[in-house]
Amino acid sequence: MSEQEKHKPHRRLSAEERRRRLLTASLNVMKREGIAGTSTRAICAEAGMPHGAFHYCFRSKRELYAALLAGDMEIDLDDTWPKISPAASPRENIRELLLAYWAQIESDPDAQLVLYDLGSFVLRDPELQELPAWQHRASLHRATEYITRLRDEAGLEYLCEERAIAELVTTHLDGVAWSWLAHRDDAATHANLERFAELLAGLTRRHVAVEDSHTFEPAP
Amino acid sequence: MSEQEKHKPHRRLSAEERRRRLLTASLNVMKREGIAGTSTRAICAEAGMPHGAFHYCFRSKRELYAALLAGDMEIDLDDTWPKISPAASPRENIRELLLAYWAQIESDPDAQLVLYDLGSFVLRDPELQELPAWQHRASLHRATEYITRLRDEAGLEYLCEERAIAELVTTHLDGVAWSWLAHRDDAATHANLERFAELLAGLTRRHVAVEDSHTFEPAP
DNA sequence: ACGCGACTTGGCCACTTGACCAAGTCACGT
DNA sequence: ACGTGACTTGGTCAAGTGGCCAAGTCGCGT
Repeated sequence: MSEQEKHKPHRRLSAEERRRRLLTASLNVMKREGIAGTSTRAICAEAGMPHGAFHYCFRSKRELYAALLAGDMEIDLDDTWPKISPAASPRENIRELLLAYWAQIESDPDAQLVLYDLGSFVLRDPELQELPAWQHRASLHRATEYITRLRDEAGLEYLCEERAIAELVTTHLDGVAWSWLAHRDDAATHANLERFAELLAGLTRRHVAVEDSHTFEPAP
Repeated sequence: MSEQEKHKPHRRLSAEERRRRLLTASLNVMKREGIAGTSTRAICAEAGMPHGAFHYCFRSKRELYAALLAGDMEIDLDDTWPKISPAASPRENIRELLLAYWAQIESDPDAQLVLYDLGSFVLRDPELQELPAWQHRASLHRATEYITRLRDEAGLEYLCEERAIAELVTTHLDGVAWSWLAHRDDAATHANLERFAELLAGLTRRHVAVEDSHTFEPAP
């Protein structure tokens, strides 16, 4: 019913649609101004709405924060992960994985900064405290999936649980991102990732490429 | 002259002394309330001063932020690093180093949170942008020194430059700290550090403690 | 047609914030 | 003694803040 008018320029909007627009608007403002400069008025202005519209869609500002971190809007990396996994060396594959991950972060630094900004704010609020944990778990889960996929598609074997590797990767990338935001030294960051990839490669072995064999073969 | 009255309860204070007290007070407020709840009034209240005192000691609030991050007050870890370096295994030594580092962070989580909170705020301010970079360089420098000290005192050899190892350590710990602040999972964090120590150990060799030989000996 | 109820809007409120200032107060050198 | 200048203090200000609301507007089912 309400689907046909989606493209109409300035007609009446459902509360749902307004919520969505306010969420993306708030994200844009936060990327530009930081959480300190993100007022309800600034959000509405960004969304092209009058100020009163805000509290019609959200009970409070905190409810918007909650919706943001709960994943109603994707702050962090997209799911688009095209690259990786011919039958190259295991070290190359790990390296490619890390660089693809990093490209996502580097492509939108402000989004990453919002993550720290909003996160460290929300961690003080007793009711919203656990949202970063959720978001971290989700991100860890995605990483684990990619680690697994990498194992399957690139024919690798890991010397410890995939979840452990995923945790090493996500935490390290978080730290690298934070320090990069501080100094913006592309070369140092790249070198750091390169070394880390080398270290991780030490946890992998190339799986013998014999068709439909389920047996493992110890490292040479 | 003004030294004798340092202990007097409520006498006149030098602008310098007030500055110091306001800095520590602001740090306390920020640990408790976060940067969002840190107003000039809250700072003065914490320091037990009237509100007007603030702008007598600081031209503006940003000047206080600058002073904080410039190191006038030590936010991050202290220099106290007693442990480490008998002639144990290289992996043990690395492990001990990481755990000591982590103990510092874990002992005052709010301070670490302030680092992210204040940092992500200040990174938006064109005039204060570079302060986190300074602070990061300082922290990296200290880490490098410890890595070097560890080499000397524990008789290790590194397979790459010490600065590179220091960067791996600091960035990884930053990431670990951030994720720990989110989920507060001590066990997972400990396991993460343990694994990372193992990886780093792969970059070390035990140096043969005889002066007439320059040969390396592979780690057991 | 037509009225109910979902949407809109601008204005208002109580409150906080950073900043400033004009009076005061007191220590100290001369 | 005494005044000069560094310190103190409370009050005030303009600009913003989140939140609320009453009056309006309009779509849609009946």
